[in-house]
Amino acid sequence: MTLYNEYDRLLVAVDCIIFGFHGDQLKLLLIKRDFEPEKGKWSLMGGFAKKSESLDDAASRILMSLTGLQEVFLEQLYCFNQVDRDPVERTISVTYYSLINIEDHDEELSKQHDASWFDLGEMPDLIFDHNEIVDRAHQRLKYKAEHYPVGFELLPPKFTMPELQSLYEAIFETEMDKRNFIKRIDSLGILVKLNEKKRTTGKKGAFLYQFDEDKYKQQMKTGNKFQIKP
Amino acid sequence: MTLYNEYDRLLVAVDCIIFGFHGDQLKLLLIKRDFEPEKGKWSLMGGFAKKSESLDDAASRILMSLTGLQEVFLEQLYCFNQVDRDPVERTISVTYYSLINIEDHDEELSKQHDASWFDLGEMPDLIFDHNEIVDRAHQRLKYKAEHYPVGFELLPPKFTMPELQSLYEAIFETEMDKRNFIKRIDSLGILVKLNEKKRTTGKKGAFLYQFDEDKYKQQMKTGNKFQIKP
DNA sequence: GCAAAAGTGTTATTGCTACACCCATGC
DNA sequence: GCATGGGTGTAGCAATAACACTTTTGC
Repeated sequence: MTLYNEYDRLLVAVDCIIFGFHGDQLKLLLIKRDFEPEKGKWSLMGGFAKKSESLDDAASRILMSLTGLQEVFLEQLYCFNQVDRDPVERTISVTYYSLINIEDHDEELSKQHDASWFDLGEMPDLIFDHNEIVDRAHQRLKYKAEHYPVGFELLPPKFTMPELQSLYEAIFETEMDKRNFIKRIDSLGILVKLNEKKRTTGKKGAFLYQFDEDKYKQQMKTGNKFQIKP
Repeated sequence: MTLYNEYDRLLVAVDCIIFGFHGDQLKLLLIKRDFEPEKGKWSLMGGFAKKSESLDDAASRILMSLTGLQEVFLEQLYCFNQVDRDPVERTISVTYYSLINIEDHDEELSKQHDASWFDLGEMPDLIFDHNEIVDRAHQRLKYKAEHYPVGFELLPPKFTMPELQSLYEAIFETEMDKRNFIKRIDSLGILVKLNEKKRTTGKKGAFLYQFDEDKYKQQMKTGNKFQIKP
C-alpha cells in the first residue's frame, strides 16, 4: 500500500527525565551532551525513535543505556512540539519521566555518558526546551505522588518514616507535621513495619518499613483511595 | 547542517477528541472516515502533522476544519505510539481533547465530514486504537473538571445550576445532592447570578449564571483552590 | 551527660454528608 | 388544581490541623 504518501515525516526524539532522591533532595540525572549541536552542554538523556520500535520501548532502551535499569517506573509525560525547538531540524520530543532508586543505577554507565545528579533546585541551564520539560515533569510528579504510591520507587525497598516524609516534602516543596504524616501513612494500610532499625541517621535509630503491593491492591479493592496531601 | 541523518522519520498523526454536552449527556463528535484504510468506519477527526507547523497548531487547524471553532479549550492528551496501531504505515498519534459549546459548532462543516455526535456511553467501534484514546480522554476530563474550571467550556455562556450539576454528573458518572452541589459552587465565588431565568425546562424556570474569569483568578490569588468532588 | 533524631495523643475546628419540604408556574 | 422541576437549611459525623514532650543512644 502506498497511501499517506503526500504527508511529511518528522524526527521524533525520546527524552527521559530521571528522578532520584538522596539526602532530603529530589535529584535529576543529566548528561553532558557529546554531539552537535550544543555539544558539551547539560541535557536530558535522549535518543531518536526508530520506525520498528514503540516509543515506550525506545524510552526503556534509552533509560537502560544510561542507568542499566529495566522494569522501573517509566511513564510518558508530554510531547513537546514547537517547530523551532531543535535548531538543526524539525523535531518533536516525546518525553518520559522515570523514578529510580538512586542506589541501583550503574555508575559506570553514567560515567561513560558524563552524567551526573543535580538537585532539582540547582539545575544548570539545559539545551533547547529541556528546562521547561523538567518543570512539567516536576508538576506531574507532584500530582502522581499525591494520588498514587509511586514515591516508594525513589527509595530503597526498606526505608524509614523520616526518610519517607522528607521525600514527600522534597516532591511537594512543603514541610509537614511528622505526627500527622505518620497517621496518614498508617491509615493507608499499605506498609509493613519491620523489626529492624536503621542506625545510620540519628543516634536512636529509626524503624524500617516496606511498601506492600498486595496490601495496596487490597485497600484499593475495598474502595480506599491512596492520597498524600501536600 | 546535515546532522541527525542516520535516524528514522515517522508519520505523526494528530487526532482530536471533541467533547460536547447536551441534554444530560456528554457527547463526542465523530466522523465517518472517507479514505482508506477503514473507509466508512467511525473515527476521531484527525490529520497529519506538517513539518512547518507545531502540533498544537495542527490540532487547532483540524478542530477548526470540522467545527469552525477557534480559541476554544484544546489540550494535548497523550501520544499513542504502538508500532502496529495503523496497519498502513508506522504512525504515532499525538492526541488533543477539546471542550466546546455544542451550540457553537458549524453544522454545515460537520455535515461535509459525515460527522455526528454520540453519547459517550453509546459509542460505536472506532478504527485503530481510537476507543482506547476516548477512554483516556474521558479519564483526563474527569481529572481536569475536578481541579479546574473547564466544565463551563461545555456550556453556553449563561447556564442554570441544574444544567451545571447534570454536566458534572455526566462527566463524573455519579449523582450528586443538589443542595450540597450548590453550596460547593457558591463557595467557590466564581459565578455571577443573573436576574434572568431560563424558562424552557420546568415550569418555574431556573436562574441563569455566568462564569467570571476575573473572579476565578482573584480566588486563586487568595489561595483558594477550585475543586469539585465527584 | 548532652546533643540529635525518633517516636507518640489529644483537642479544636473545619468540611462533608445526609436529608425533606415549600415554591412558582404552565398546562 | 395539579404536575413539574427549582430552590432552600440544619445537624451529626468524619477528617484535618495544630501542637510539645519523652525516648534512645552515640559521642
